[in-house]
Amino acid sequence: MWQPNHLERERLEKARELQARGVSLYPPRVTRTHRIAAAVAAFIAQEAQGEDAAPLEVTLTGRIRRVNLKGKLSFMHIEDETGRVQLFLRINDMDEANYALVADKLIEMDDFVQASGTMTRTKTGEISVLVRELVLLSKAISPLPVVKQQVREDGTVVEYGEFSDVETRYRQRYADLAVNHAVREVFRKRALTIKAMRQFLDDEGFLEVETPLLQPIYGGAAARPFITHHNQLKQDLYLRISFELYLKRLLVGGYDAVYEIGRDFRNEGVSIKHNPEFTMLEFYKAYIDYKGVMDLVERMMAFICERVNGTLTIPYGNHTIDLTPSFRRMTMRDAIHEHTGVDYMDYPTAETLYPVVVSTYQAAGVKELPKPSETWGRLVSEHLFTTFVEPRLIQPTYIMDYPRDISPFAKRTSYDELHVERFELYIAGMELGNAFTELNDPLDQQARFEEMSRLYAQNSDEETPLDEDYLRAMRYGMPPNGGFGLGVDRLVMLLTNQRSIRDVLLYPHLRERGAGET
RNA sequence: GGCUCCGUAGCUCAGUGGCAGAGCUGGCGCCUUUUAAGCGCUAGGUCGUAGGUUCGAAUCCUACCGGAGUCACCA
Repeated sequence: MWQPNHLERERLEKARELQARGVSLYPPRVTRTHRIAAAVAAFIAQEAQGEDAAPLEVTLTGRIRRVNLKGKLSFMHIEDETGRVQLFLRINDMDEANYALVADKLIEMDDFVQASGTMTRTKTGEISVLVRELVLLSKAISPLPVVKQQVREDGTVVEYGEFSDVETRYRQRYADLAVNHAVREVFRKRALTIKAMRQFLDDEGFLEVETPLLQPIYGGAAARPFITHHNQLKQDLYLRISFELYLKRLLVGGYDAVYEIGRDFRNEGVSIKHNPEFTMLEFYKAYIDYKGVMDLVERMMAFICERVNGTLTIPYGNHTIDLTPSFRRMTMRDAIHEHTGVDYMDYPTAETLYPVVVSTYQAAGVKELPKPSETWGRLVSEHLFTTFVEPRLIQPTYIMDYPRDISPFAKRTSYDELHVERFELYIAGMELGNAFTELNDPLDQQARFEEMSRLYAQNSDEETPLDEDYLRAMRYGMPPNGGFGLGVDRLVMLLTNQRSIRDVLLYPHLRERGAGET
């Protein structure tokens, strides 16, 4: 239950006073002639015409973000999504009762207003609206966190005071956005990222589709699902952990190239790179293999980055990332050999590889050792690779040819039985994407499901439930194809130079704070 | 889930066993070209919650709540 603090009590009192003066606090109707940036641009254009240009009459709307009362003369800044402009208010130019609302601070910081007047410049040259009438559009009862901004002549904004408590910022994202311009910019770029992704794939001839979030059998990745229940059907359902199996069925149906951008749900730990729900892009294209996917993906990444940032060279933390194609390609075997000196093919079973991994860990001073029960594939990929190679992959790198036992949907390599045609894309030490030459042999796929169920216990993350309908679809004939999955949130992190996934999610998942609060 | 750190005014933070503090915000006053406006005065607190130790706790201890980092798990 809300208990107003002393600032809110002052504002509630002002709200009562406004009503006593016959001012509507939340009027239903608004007029405006321009957005702020457009009004400023129109004024500059008019000035360029010279002295005898007609005065520019405007009605603008926005939130008050700065107030400077000087008695019978006052200044404000109002802000809309496009920018800020100064209001120049003089008792001479306004109805006295109207000016009194400003002078008496009844219309104040954080309120939304509508201002009508003439575009002008003040003595110091600042473009302003010389206000004739100021209308309250929405009274703010709670003041926003105080962040003063100084806009320098070169356009840079210096902030004094900050609203930086991450918990409050995430729980009250609306206040974060209202106050922190840089945060607004992140989510603008997020929208641009997804728009560019869609445009690239559409232009490449892909068909955008939508497949079920509620699935009777989950699959396509190694993760624990969220479980829910349909009451009328008396059926347990899973929130999808990937779209893979539903999208590939569509290639059986005759589409050559499909993609989906949507939400996946994984009931796993929360971290700087993991949220229980996250946005994924998956695409599948017939008649290409994983090398074809690499060509497509690096062009797509470059296209998106150019659209979002206007350049292919972007900062990320202390690094400068260059997304110019083509990306470095190396096999997992070579990558691990380069960084550890171990050629895991000298130890082609879990029993022989395990002691080598342990001694490599100990030599590097790593305390947590892998469990002795790990499979060969996990020792290679989840231990040697993740520990010693992944953090060092700063520039875009495709790591190719993964162990078979952790990749049940990828085609075997032509050169041995232990590897599959799979790559993952690493940038800035982060895994961004995962791709296969997709397995389209229904008999091999069935054998791989069975192999997985032998290797991994039920209810473990690696468990891949056998999906009979998926096998049936594949038996009708699936064209050879290459598929790709991309963590969209991580791509946005990269493109906006954010270290935490929570900073690219408008409402990151946090534990509930108390009854009725989120 | 383990470990480490954090939680004090609306915001950002001091205070580590002895009267609850600062800046910004707010309130009152002055000000007809300011812009982090300025000047003077002033209000504002369940020190995350609950126990405990102590003559005395924001400070020490325990538990719990919430957050951050990290490990495990995973994308």
